[in-house]
Amino acid sequence: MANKKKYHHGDLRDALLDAIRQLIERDGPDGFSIAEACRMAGVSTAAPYKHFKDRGDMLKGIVLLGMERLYQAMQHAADAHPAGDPLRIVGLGRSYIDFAKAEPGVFRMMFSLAKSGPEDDDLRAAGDAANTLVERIVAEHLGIDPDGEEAKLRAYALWCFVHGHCFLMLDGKLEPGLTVEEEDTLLYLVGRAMLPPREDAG
Amino acid sequence: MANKKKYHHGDLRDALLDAIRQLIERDGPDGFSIAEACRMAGVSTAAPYKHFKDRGDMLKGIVLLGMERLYQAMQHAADAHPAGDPLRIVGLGRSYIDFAKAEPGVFRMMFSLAKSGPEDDDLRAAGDAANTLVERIVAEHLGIDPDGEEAKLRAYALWCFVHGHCFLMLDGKLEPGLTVEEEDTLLYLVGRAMLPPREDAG
DNA sequence: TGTACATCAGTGAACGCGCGTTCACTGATGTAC
DNA sequence: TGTACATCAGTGAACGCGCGTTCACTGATGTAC
Repeated sequence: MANKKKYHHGDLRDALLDAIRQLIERDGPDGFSIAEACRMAGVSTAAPYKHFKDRGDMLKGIVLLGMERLYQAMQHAADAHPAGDPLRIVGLGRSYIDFAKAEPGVFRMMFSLAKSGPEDDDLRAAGDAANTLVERIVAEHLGIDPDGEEAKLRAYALWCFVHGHCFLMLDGKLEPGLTVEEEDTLLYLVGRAMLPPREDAG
Repeated sequence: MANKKKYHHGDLRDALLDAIRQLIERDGPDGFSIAEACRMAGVSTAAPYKHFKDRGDMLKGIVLLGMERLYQAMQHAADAHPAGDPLRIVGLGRSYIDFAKAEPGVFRMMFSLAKSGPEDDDLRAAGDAANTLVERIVAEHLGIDPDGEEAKLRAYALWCFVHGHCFLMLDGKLEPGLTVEEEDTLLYLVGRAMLPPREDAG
């Protein structure tokens, strides 16, 4: 990484994505411009078009990388505990929430971008991967078929809860907010309620 | 409502808010302009500034009206069943979800606008009203103190769930989506799990 | 090893665009006498 | 009831702005011979 100015940047694509990501976190998913990202990366505003089709293509790149980071975090969290341990579920939620806290701008964009545009396959696939991971862990926890309706339903209910908490948190509802300890209590409580240990609570 | 062109509009403030609302639903919370709303309302682009301080002030108007509609819907839904009926809880969630479906653009804006700006009191108050309503109904259902930690926690958990489902739904996650019947089943199931009838399920 | 050349990642100037907001103004309305 | 006048909701033209994107170009790199 020499500091001297080179004509060829060498890694402009990644540098641009990184600059855009920083701006999204600073100015919000709709408050930034790629022009400013170019300034940050030290290139002309025309340079990005050698690496991306257009602005939407850049945003897609941002979102895909974000989804990948989130997926890795979730997988790591689950792997940190042995199969059958209820902490796998808690860890899954914890990693999701932590990601939302660490990268609120990208997190928002991951979900608001998906709706626009005509059903991009890459984005869809990345989203499905995380979804499938949750279903698998939930099914394993309950000892049921990961492809059955029951697993999908319970996994979705949990996902809704964690996802909702993330957005309410980022949007500043429920002041003054929860501490990490309170969050964990909530996660554990909800997990226990939604995933009864093998038999439905009557 | 004469069709002839009058110099004084008579109800421009409301007409503008209505035009903006329509555009938000058509183009999304960040894809519209007040210039276009002026065209819709048939006035010059300078006219809004006789009724609003600036663009942000107009958006605040949109969000406040939206919050009021949502609050009314929730209250109606709860009132539709006698005190103690579990359907009051389900109705609360149902009305929230229905609002998100009916006005996805405004619904999004209600939550994304809150974070920006320096803690507007009106918005905060409107949000608190809905929150308090949920806490009251949940506490009543459980027969506990509506101001206690327990009520707040359970109400928040339920809110997270419903809120998360709304956003995942609007963002097109979990294709092909749930039918209204499946949603009600989910609501009932989650409600039963999270709000045990008087005694913790062990 | 040296040279000719194709490739391609960069430049920088320019474009058209629509935006939010301001300005001096105009015309309708309501009220005091 | 008629008139003078203050009020104020509208006009329409203009502003500066920053944006995304395109264009012909330039200079560095890698490869064939």
